[in-house]
Amino acid sequence: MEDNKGGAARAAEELPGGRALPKTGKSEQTRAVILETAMRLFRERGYDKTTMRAIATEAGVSVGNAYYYFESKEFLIQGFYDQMTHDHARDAASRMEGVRDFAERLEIALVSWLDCAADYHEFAAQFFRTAADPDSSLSPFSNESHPARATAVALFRDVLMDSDLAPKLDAELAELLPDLLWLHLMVVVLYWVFDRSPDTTRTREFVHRSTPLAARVISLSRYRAFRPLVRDAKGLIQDFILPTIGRTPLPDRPTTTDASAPTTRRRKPRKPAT
Amino acid sequence: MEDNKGGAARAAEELPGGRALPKTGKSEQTRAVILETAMRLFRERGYDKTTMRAIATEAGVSVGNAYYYFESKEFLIQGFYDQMTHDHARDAASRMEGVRDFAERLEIALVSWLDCAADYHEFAAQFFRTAADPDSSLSPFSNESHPARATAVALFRDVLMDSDLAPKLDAELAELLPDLLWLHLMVVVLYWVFDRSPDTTRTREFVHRSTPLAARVISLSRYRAFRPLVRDAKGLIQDFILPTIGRTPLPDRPTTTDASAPTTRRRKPRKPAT
DNA sequence: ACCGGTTTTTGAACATGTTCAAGCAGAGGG
DNA sequence: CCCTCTGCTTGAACATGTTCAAAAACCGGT
Repeated sequence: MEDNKGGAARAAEELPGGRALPKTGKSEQTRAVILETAMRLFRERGYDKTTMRAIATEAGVSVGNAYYYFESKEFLIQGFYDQMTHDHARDAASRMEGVRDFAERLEIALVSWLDCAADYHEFAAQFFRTAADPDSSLSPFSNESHPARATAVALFRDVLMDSDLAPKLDAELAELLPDLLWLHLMVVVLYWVFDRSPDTTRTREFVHRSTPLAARVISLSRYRAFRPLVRDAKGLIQDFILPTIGRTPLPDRPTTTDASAPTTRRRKPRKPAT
Repeated sequence: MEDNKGGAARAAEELPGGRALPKTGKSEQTRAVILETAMRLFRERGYDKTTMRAIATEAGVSVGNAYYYFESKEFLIQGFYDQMTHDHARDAASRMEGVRDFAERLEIALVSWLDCAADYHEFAAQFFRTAADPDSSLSPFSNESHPARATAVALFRDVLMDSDLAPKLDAELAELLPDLLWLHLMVVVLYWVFDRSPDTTRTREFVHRSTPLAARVISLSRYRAFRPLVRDAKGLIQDFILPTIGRTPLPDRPTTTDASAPTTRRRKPRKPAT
């Protein structure tokens, strides 16, 4: 009986699979009420100031009940993340419609994220903090691939594939790029989290400056002079970045034949006694 | 009397300035005992498993006393960070002696960090998590520049300046690079934190692969074909990365004359009701 | 309508980070 | 020797995330 197949028990572990299950049961409703209440309070008072007791009370349930649906307070963040990713994908797609220029499309996608996240700027810091914990399954880097991450990467595939740049790229690069663009977003998010300028204007400028540069790098990568560099960079990304991100099942032996031993050998240094 | 000028009260806020104040008072000793005990327990049991009560008991003081010296549990991490940075700088410098090749020097510096941090792999995840909080003064990105960060950047300046690459670079680039190399370390740290391979072998391989690439990029940046790209990248870094990192006092108006308005204008999207 | 099982809900109990009013110790002065 | 002041120390009390045994609600079958 430990695998409780039905219902929403251990919901936090089940749901990543599908936020969808409509399930006539009113249980889903309770879950929804708790999540919505939590998100409202997070937005109103911030993460730390919102106690589980307050969430429960406001949602009209007991504190234990909240824990029945969400493994921990952090798992409530998951709900936020999923929803925002979804909203972002929708919004960005609609804004990009008709635009062809790659740099522009990329900027639109990134700015769209900033707009979607604007209300949660303070709260998001907390989210980011959580994401930085490798033990937390919330981490976008964790191998158990988030469906949310897949959604985001898919968006960036569209950014690329419906742009004027797509036909000019070789297939291999086109394969890597969506994940790299997603990484670009992660960098922007990092920047944004630390951005204290009013209305995060600075992050917006950062995006405005960095997207044309990214576009240029990608464009140039086709030229002869850059070949060897691009080849090595690709290798690095394929062997070390994507697997970590959960894209591929982590090859124990990198695809390159010669993974020569590091030049520097282990040697534990010990700090000198004070 | 609120500014208690002397002593170590509010020590956590005083000390970042100077770990030094020897202060005959035995109070310094109490502080040291608490910090050492905490670090030992962190190493032995991990951060979360180590309770403040345990630290206090093992250190032979009361729990309240620990709070007299350290504003919170997180501030104990500061102690760890400072010490490790110092050890790293020392160890890396000694290992690099005589080596001239830039890529090699860089790899040595990074591997040295991995060795210094090895004992704290699990614990460091927690540290990283803390560092990801922009409100925490522990964050290496916070504007109130950590002395520890300065130490680390200085190390990378040495990595560069004593290498065979130094004479070939223009002054402007040489100015930026130490910070960028430090960022490289940050990326490695990020990788390392998430690395679950035994003995973090994977991170070591990652370093081994990424350092020659970094060296190559820097080398190539001198060539004609790359000029415009390098120029823009420099601008981006100077205007947006370094100020955020606390290197320069954050110019409200970027140095470029034309900071044209973002192409995409604010437009708050609202998620469709379920 | 009743029964056995399963899902949902409850609230008290627990663990742990943090605070604070009160106690203690040593230094200086009388 | 006693008084006082100041920096140090204490431990009980508090706030809040989390657990858990038990109660309640629900459901399908008879």
